[in-house]
Amino acid sequence: MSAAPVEHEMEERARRIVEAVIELAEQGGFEAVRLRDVAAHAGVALGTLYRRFRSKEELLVAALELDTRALEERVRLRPPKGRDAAERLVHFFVIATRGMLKRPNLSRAMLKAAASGEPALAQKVGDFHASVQRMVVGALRGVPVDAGDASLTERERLLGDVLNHIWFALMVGWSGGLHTQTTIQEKMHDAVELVLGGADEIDRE
Amino acid sequence: MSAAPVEHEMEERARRIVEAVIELAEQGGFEAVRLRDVAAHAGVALGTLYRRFRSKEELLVAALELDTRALEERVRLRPPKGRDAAERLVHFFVIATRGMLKRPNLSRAMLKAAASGEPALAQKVGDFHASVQRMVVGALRGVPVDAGDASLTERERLLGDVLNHIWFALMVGWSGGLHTQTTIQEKMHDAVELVLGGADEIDRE
DNA sequence: CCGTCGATTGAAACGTGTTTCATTTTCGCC
DNA sequence: GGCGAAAATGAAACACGTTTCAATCGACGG
Repeated sequence: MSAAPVEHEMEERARRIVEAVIELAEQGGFEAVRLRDVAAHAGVALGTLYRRFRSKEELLVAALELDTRALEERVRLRPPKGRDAAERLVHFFVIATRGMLKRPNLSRAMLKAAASGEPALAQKVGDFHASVQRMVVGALRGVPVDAGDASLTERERLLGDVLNHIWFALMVGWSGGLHTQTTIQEKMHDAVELVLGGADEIDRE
Repeated sequence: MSAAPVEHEMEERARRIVEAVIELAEQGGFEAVRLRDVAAHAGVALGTLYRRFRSKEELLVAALELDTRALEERVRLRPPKGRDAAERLVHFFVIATRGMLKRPNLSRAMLKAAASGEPALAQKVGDFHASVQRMVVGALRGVPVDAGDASLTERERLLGDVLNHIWFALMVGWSGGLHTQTTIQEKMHDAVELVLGGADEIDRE
C-alpha cells in the first residue's frame, strides 16, 4: 500500500506527530498537549510516539526546532535592515520576538521545554542557541552566516553569546508574565546599544 | 498543647514543608520531590501542603526565595572584593554560581520551577531577579544596595538587568547540561568586561 | 462547658505522563 | 508468495501531581 520507503514513512509519522503537538500547544499551551490527544491527532499509537520522542519536553523541543528553522528562513529571505549594526540587531530581535509572541501558547510551551533542564535535550537546545547566535552575528555583520561557517571573530562570538542569553532570559521572563512585548523590545534595544559600545558611538562600524 | 499562636503554627508548618522540599531536592532533584513524601517529611497532610502552596513549582520557588536570601546575607557579610567594578562583578558571579552548583540537584529543580512560566509565580520570580539585580549593582558600586533603595541610575539599572539576564540564561543552560562551572565563569567574565566598556578600559571607575 | 467555625487530617479518586507487553502489521529479502 | 525482523498497535497498568470530601481537631466567644 505505502509507496514510501521506511525512512520516509518514519519521518512522515514524526512530522505528523510534531504538527499535532504544535496545533494543540497553539490552542492550549503546555498542558493542552496531552500525549493521548497528540497520538490521536497524528493517527498513531502512543507507543509509536514514545518510540520517536522520549518525553513531552522532547516533542516541544522538536517543535522549537521547526520554529527556529522557519525563523532562519524568514531572516535569510528578508534579513533585518538598518543603517548600522545596532539597528539591524534591534530589528532582528523585533522579528524574533514578534515571531514567538504571535503564538504565545505554543511559544510558552516550547520555552518551558527548552528551560526544563532535561539533559536528554541538551543537544537540541544547544542547536537552538547556536542558531540564534548565528542570526545575531548575521545581523551584526549585515550578511547572513550559514551553519557551516566556523569563522567567527572573538568579538562576534562574544556579542552573539551575550545577546542570545539576554534575549532568551527575556523570553523566559515573558513566558512567566514578567515582561510584555514592549518591555522586551525596549530592553533588547538598550542591551544592543550597551554591548555595541555605549550610547555615544552609534555609527562605529 | 501548642504554646504558639495560630500564625506561628502556620508559619512553622510552611517552614517545615519548604525544608522537606529542599532536603528531597538536594538528594534527587525535581522528580525526587514527591509531594506525598514532602508532606510525610514535614509531618503534615497533603491537603495542608496544598493549602499553603498551589503547586510543586511554587514550593521550589519558595526554596529559591530562601536560597536567595541566604546569598544576600552572604554577600552583605562578605561583599565581593576587587580593585574595580569589573573584578567585583566577576567575583560576585563566582560566589553566586558556586553557591548554586554546591547543591546541583536542588538548584536545577529551583531553576526549572523559576523558568516554568507559571503565571502564579511571577511575583516571586520577579523578586528573585530583583534581588540578583540589587546584588549586581552593589558589586558595581562597591557598596551594598538594600531592598528599599530605588535610586538606581539608568546605567546601573541597565547593567544590573543585562548581567542578571545573562547569568540566569547561563544557569538555565548549565541546568540542561550546556555549560560547566568553568564555562559559566568564563562567559560571565567576558560579559562583564564587554558591558563595562570594552577590554581596554579596565580601570574606568 | 458548649457550640461554631476554620484548619487539618486521611483517604480516595482523577488526569495524565510514562511503561509494558502480547498481538498485528509492515517491509526487505529470497 | 513466504519468512523473519523491525515497527506499530491497542490496551492495560503504574506513578505522581492535584482535587475532593467527610470526619476530626483546636481555638475562641458566649
